[in-house]
Amino acid sequence: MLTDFLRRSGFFVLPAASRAEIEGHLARGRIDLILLDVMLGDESGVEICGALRRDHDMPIILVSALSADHQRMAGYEMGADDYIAKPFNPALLLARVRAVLNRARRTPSLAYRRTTSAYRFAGWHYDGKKNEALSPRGFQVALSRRETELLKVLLANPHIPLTREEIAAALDMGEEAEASGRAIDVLVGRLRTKIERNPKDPEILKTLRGTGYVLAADVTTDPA
Amino acid sequence: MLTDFLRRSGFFVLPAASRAEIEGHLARGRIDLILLDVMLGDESGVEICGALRRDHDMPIILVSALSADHQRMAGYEMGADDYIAKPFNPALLLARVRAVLNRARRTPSLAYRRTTSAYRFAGWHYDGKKNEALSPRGFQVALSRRETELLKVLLANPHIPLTREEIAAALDMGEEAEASGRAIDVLVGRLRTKIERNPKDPEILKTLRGTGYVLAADVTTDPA
DNA sequence: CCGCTCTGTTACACGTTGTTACGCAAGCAA
DNA sequence: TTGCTTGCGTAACAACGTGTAACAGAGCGG
Repeated sequence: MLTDFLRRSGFFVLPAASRAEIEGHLARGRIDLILLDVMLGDESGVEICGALRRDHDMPIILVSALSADHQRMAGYEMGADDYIAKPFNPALLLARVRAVLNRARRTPSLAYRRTTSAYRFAGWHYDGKKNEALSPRGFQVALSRRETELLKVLLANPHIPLTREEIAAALDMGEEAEASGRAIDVLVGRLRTKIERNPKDPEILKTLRGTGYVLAADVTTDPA
Repeated sequence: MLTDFLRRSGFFVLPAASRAEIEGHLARGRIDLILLDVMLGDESGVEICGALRRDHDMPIILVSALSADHQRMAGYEMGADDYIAKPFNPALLLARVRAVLNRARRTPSLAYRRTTSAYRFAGWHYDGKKNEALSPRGFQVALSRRETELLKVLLANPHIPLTREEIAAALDMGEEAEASGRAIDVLVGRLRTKIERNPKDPEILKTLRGTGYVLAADVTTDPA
């Protein structure tokens, strides 16, 4: 539910039910902020927070139904950046998340979907917002929502091989879709028909057989 | 009193009764963190916070007896790092000061914006009361009751995705209308024909497929 | 009563998105 | 080489979500 709200607000959310999972996500270096429910799982969120803080600089916000001062203080003492008591106003939570992110100001990674900067790649121009891209010759190409999302993920990770699982997670597809489905292959195909000169022999969005896909173009942020 | 407590806790405290004094201290470069009482002095602490944030990266914590969510959010939107409501537990305040200091020691930051009664958005002006809006070029556009209500809900939640359920609840529509009906879609369409340059390709009131709608424009309060 | 506006409902058109199925390409072993 | 397996591309399809025209009823002022 909180997850849904954050997603609707433009964040990538990687759910994790255990400390091991969190460590996994951290190891892949794609986390900007950890929102930790104190009561979730069998290990105390405060404990997890302390353990994470020992090894990581990552911003951590604790969310908890435990709102007594000594409980809050325990959270802060374990290195939390903020401690938000339930029930909370979602908009206020967003404001606090942003405050912490502003303070931490890490280079935006995959975890931040609200891409505001404009990109230039292989002659193409994408303004970072609209569902369209400008071709090298200035033609406007309409992209669907999914295509736009895929493009953003690729642009955020140029030359980095992405597995189907990662793409599926980034596009917020259901787990089951990711498992059986060919949805991503089809989506890639559709994007290729729009941005590749010759979709049969892709130069931008390449296939890594047995692995996934890569954006094989240099990407520059471009204010123009 | 707070000052004494902080001193006893090992902090150097430089009292300041005005914004000018704060600026003075900042100029001397000996400040690590600003603890600002919202109600102190004749200028609003929130305003001071915003002004300071424009020029400085310094951590700012607001302390205030005003604890309503919208008041907190106003603080965060002005760039505060934390907002502590009175009465507070001194030990907890210390914990939060330390949390902010820890975070600030590692990184720098940036600034933000505000909200309330008469609005300006995307060149439009809405006085917050009447059933009409002024277009960017000064044309008066009549809005129906429903359209006005919808606009208000959107203006109160800029950049926040709203589901049809949320909108229906805000407009006080019956449950059944919300369930089956397309009333909101139609209403959105009608508002779009009035405020969008090109209703077929909306730039202000955007659709989030599978989710709902968002006001994709920055909103500012405007006394004029 | 008429005429007007506002509002929710319905129905249809259309674009988008995931699934399935089939064919081809790439890799591998013999 | 041949034959087999696995992975990928994609056409075709069905399900779904959204925009909107048309309609009907409510409310209101004359």
